[in-house]
Amino acid sequence: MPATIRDVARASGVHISTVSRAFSAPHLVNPETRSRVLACAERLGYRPNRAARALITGRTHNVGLIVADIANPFFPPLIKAAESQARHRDYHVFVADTNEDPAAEEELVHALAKQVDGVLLCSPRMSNSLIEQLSREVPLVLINRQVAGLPAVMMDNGQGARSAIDHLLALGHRDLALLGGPRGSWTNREIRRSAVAAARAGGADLTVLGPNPPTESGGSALAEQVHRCGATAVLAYNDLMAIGLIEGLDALGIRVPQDVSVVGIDDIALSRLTRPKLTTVATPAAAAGRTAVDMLLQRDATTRAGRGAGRGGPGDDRRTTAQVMLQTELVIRDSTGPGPAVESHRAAAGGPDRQRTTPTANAVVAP
Amino acid sequence: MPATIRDVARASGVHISTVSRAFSAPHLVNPETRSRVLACAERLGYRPNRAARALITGRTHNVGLIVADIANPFFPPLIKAAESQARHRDYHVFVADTNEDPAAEEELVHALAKQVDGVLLCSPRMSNSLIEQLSREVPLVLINRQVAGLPAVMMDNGQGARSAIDHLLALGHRDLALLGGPRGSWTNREIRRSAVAAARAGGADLTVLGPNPPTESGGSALAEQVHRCGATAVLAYNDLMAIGLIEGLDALGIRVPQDVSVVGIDDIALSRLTRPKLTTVATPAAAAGRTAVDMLLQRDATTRAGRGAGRGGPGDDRRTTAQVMLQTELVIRDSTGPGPAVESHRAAAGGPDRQRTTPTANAVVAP
DNA sequence: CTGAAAGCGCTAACAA
DNA sequence: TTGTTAGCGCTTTCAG
Repeated sequence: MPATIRDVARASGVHISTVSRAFSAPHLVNPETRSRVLACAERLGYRPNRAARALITGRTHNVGLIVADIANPFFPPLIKAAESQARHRDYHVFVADTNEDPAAEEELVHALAKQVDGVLLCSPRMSNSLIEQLSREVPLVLINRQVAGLPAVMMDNGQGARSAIDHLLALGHRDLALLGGPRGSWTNREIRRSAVAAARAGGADLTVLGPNPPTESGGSALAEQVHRCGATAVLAYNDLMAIGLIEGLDALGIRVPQDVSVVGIDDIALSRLTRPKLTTVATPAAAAGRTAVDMLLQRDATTRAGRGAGRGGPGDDRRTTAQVMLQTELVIRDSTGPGPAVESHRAAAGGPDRQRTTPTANAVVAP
Repeated sequence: MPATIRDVARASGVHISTVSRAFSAPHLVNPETRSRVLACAERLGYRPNRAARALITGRTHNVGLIVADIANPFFPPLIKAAESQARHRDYHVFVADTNEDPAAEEELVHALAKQVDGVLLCSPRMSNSLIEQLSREVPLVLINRQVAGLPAVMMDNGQGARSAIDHLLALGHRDLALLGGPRGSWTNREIRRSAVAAARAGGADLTVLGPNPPTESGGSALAEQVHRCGATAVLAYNDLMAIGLIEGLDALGIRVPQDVSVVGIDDIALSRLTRPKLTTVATPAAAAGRTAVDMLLQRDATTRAGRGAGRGGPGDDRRTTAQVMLQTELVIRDSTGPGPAVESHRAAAGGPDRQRTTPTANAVVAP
């Protein structure tokens, strides 16, 4: 039986409220009394029960973090950053994994709701309306998802996709493919929209393949299709898929980057370890984790509703609901190379030949 | 303001205790009443506050899981397995990361203690005595660590190291090196002990390098030393170090497996993605996560102390404190090859590249 | 089967 | 500065 506040009170000959104050409002108690209380507490191995404390203060000093898949190397740096940021502020992070299952997201938010002061929802796949509804149950901060009225920190994957496509274009590629990510992913839509726009602006064809599971096997399964569609350069939804694709192409005897160039997104640690080293769009995952925690905790601090506060109707003070956009950056490594040789012709001729209203399907004839 | 049990009671015209029973003891309430209550609850969006419930029942329906480093690919499969196993039993898993800092372990156990029904301590680096002390504060199940009297699930890394060394010996290597892991790691001691014994039994030299950080950079930093010590085959504390070592050797112009053979431990997903594919000792991480949760929950079920129970003195019923040993298995891939003198034997000895033994036969060490 | 009452461990007015 | 008194939201005797 762990010691309770009452045991400490008895042992130090004071009232329990004094013990309580000794811990949570030290300045309100006589230094001598305080040290005596602390000594007794120490001796008895007493530690305040945070759950009981939360019941009355309404503050658990915990935050929840829901991610789709801990095993996806994109998340751990984000998780670690969130944890360390939270710990600096004396908060703990409870990490939960949905296994890429949208239904699990809702369930987890409910389960966490009463045990945390807020939830960081990372790349949620739920509908906007469900997210809004959940946000009335517990403060939410979104990561990589935008919903009107809710705080969010996003990584500029649109910009990332654009620079990746531009890079490929600059290398002379004109037949591009995009490996789409999972259905319901906001990030995926951003990437697709930007990639399509950038390809069109560059006068290139872009075949969109997907949706697909955002995993290595999801990527390798697409090797055939990529080959068949005649693309000489591919942008993948994430590094895992890019790496999988390279594997798959390798199995087909297609070399990267000699035959096909591949670009990923995320810059996970792994992308430096595979051969060829992956060209990819670096995504500020750690910064996102830190920022999200900051936003949640700041919001949390301003949200305190005193005991027995009103019904908290729709007139609520939804103060600074910031939406932060973090920059991404193309990292060029070894998985991208020059496009087919004939391209030099065209490059010399017109440069970025903008505005092809009729995308001439695979007009380029290989030698 | 989320609805409380009182709101539901008022709305459905019953006493709060009836609402309570409708949720936690359905058979004790009239089906009609129950469905009316449930309907009201549904309408009000009421969900029982688990924290408040925990305060009185003493059961939070949460378990904690403390790992050294979420970013180490060894852990995610274990975490996911633990989560899914827990969820089947209506428990949640709170994952925390110590950042390889032993001091953080203690702090986290304390912080979690009151919010969970038990803690899974994964490869803890603390002293035995501290672990024992903490186990009096909250039920503990150890993973990859053995402390007398405490339930534990271990992976037989000793056996794994032995089979790795034997494999190397069989390939004709006589100058071996072991890349040691972090200080304080029980697993590391097991590996070293077995590797040393196996090498000696085979009449080979084994140089132990370490302790080292169990990371990729920890491994690559050792390339020089490995080279200098003249080893032709190396066993690393884990796959990450093995992969790092291969990188480092590559930078030195040393080829794997032609010049040096390398074996890892863990069989993380990454080990199939690097070139050469890593020969490694597969470790049943997922099974360990599942088993640990089972042990904790089973123990938890038997531990219920009724309200106002006695002081729970030293006469406690420490029932089935099992220590389970999970088997490991050598997976031969491409990072190991014949030793210096026996090139010609290869074809003769070769054969298909694997020797997956029987799946996890678990030995139970009695309490 | 349902209600009344007594708390779980703690904090937060309000007095003293 | 300290003690008293109410609870937080819920479960659990014990009556009825």
